Amino acid sequence: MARYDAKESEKHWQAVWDQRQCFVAPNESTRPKCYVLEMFPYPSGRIHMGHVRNYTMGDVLARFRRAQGYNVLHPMGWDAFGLPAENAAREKGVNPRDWTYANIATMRGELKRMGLAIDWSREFATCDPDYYAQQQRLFIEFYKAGLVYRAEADVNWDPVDGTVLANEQVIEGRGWRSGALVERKKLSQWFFKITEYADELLSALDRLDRWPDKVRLMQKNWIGRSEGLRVIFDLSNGSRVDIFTTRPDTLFGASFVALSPDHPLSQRLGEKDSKIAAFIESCHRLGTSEAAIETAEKMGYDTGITAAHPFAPEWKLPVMIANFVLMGYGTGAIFGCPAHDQRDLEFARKYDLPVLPVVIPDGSDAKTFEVGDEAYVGPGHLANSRFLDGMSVEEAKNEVARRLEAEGRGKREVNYRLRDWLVSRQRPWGCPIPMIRCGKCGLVPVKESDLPVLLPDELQFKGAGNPLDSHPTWKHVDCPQCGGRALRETDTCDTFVDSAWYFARFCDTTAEGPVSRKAADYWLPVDQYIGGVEHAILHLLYARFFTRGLHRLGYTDVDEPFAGLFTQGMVCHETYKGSDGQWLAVGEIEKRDGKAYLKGSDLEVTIGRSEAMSKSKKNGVAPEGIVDLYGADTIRWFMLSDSPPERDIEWTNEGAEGCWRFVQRIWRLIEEAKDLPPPRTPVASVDGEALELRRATHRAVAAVTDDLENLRFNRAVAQIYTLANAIGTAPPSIPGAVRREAVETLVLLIDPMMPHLAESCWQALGHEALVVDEPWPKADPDLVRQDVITIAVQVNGKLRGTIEMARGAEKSSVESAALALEPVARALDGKPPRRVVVVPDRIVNIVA
RNA sequence: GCCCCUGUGGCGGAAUGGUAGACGCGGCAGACUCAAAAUCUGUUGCCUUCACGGGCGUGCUGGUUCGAGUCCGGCCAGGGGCACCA
Repeated sequence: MARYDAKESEKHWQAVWDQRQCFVAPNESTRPKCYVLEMFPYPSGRIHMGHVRNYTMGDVLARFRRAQGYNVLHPMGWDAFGLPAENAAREKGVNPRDWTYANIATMRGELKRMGLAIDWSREFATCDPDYYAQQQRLFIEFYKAGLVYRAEADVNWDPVDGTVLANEQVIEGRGWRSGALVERKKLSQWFFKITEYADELLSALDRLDRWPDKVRLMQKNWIGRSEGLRVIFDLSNGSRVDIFTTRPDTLFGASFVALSPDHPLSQRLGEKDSKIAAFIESCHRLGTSEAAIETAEKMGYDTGITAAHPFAPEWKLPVMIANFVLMGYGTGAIFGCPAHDQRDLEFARKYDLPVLPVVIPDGSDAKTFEVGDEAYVGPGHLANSRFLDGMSVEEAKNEVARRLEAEGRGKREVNYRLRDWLVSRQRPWGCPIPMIRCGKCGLVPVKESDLPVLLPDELQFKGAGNPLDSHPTWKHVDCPQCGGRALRETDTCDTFVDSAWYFARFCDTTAEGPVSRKAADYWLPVDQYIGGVEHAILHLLYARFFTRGLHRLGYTDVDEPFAGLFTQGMVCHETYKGSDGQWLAVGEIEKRDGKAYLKGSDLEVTIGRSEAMSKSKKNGVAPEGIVDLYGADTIRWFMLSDSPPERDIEWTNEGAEGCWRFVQRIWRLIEEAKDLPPPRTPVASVDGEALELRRATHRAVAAVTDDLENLRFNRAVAQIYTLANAIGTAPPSIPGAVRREAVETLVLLIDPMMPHLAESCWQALGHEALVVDEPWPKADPDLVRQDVITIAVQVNGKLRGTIEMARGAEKSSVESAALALEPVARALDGKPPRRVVVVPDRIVNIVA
């Protein structure tokens, strides 16, 4: 019997599918639609195991839905702008465009070898001028709709590279590439007004019931809604300052007012007072990185100005400038209540300000209650607070708000942690922001007829700064409005903009505008989106925002882009370290008797814990090699087996070999069955072992269907093993038609997961048609249902035996059968049972 | 610091409050073979027993229940998210 030749078979079937255009999705159909999408890859060079896992899961779902009769859209594209191309350009002297498209060509080939059911006719890369031209159109339309603006912002500035850095690119206060100390710098930047949708982005999370709770929670925290009160304080210099607080109840515990160093008042004071200016400057020298914040000490500067307490004008509070007050949140000013806020407490202890408790835990005495090193933030009743005394925290909050609102000195307000999305990047390999700055007319969008703003063909990467900015001619243009000399914006879009609407473009990649309304109405929202949890906030939040923008502009009537979201786990592998403590690559070691040695030597190597495959730990295994060795179906099967899809999976050679053995085993089962008569004959009523195989077949159909519906791939795999085992152990005497039914069903069930093998098996079984065009099998409920049920019998909750009973047997007969069991009698030791609990068709528990 | 998730055999993991360990990997024994590979069969939580059997088992600890891996409280451990957000 010939072994299954995966290499030959996979190449063949991929060509057949391609030639018959099996996976090209029409934009109109009488069938129901299903849009399955995996997060598109960055073309870094080669696909890795994470891609394989991600795209296999999506592919299984796409093929499953297709078999169920859906018109399935399953596209693929490339998130192609970004830094690695620039780095390659700098390091290797190549053009970032050439580098990117070469990578895409390589990776497209690798994905095609996976046998993915993708509509390749819709493929695009975000660096295609066709795509980013549409994005520029959207940018201008968003601008005209008031969703884009330009403003000054504090950013991490790397003075050596001459560019803005993201927070993640600042390591211990230094730029990750240059090593230069990062400065805080105010720069004019472009923003998307995502905060306009803050409340909606938050409240709509409740309706995303096919999203993981974890992701919804992370977004909720990120948006960070908090309700509070804006309060006006009159200052001794005749001006006033607004503060925001979520704890108006603690107003009588106030001991200072603190301003952000960037607060307009601080700035004004700094202009007149050089000491204040110097203090503000020292605050700015601190980085904005987490590490810098964590270690930063509270610093304050007394302005000499005082603020009048809103309920007691004679009560004067010092007005400080404090480094821990952020301009970007609330009003950039706070009142400090040291007894009930940890930061305020640390600040007060340092500058020797009063600490007066005003919320007393119930059961404590206001006279003796003291605050030590920790502020009291729990519940309690008010004290030392005049008309609030005795109230609960909630009552006091309301009372303060009510009084101050009545006096016009306060206003209930909602604040969000979410900031507007800064999209400017001083990077040349991105979508140019289609705006022009004119000395006379200000900001002017590029004229529709002048779009797209194309990137120059050649970019010079020598020297610091943005090559677009230093390009001799690119930025010099005429103002579209007045015709005078003007400057083109040289910033490009954050690459997260590119990925914020690509799913909408897939609906019709030939649309004249950015998105075809008709196609979007048909396909959106994406029914199932699959990707890594690392995008739980940024990408997914931006895409939700963009979809609302598209809605506002009339391109779609949906608000939420992804009806279902699944976040898959990472692919891990054990790690190896040599005696010098350096990481060793998987290919550099060999394993003998569970120990690892340097390849070709007796030098033992330390085996470290299993971690996500990464370049730095050298624990990656290239998918290409595995596909060469075993074929795509084996690697696909591995990715679906064992680990639940949302959890991490560990790649092992043994596991891969096991999958490959299973591929061969299925092939053998089919070879043995292929001459069985006659194909797909109705199976007459049978009994005994033949009936058991029929039952196993239909149970497998029911279970696999249910598992795939719910993306429980690992369980579907286990069900298929169970069916294969049942076929393998069924006696030769059973009718051929029964075996054939089982075998054909097995092929239909494995098809979404191992599509090439399934086609070869289907052909071997004598079918002319492709299995990919076969409908999904249906389970016969009569065969799924068990007529004889094994009921467990417990004594005091401990299993003592089992009885076989007909489905729906009378309680009394079940009870007497249970009591008749010998081990039950032994356990009862002659005493009558105190109680017998009979759960029909399930269990009997005898209480002794 | 705040919020969230996860703890089950040697390993990955199954299990609507109802027979814990399905299925896979690995191990052990056997068949086939001159031999090996491949394949097939059996076996495989721990302790105890010649055996029949018995006892113990889902991180620890209480509780609810006829019955808890599953529900509730308190710990411990690991992982993740957010973090001067007023």
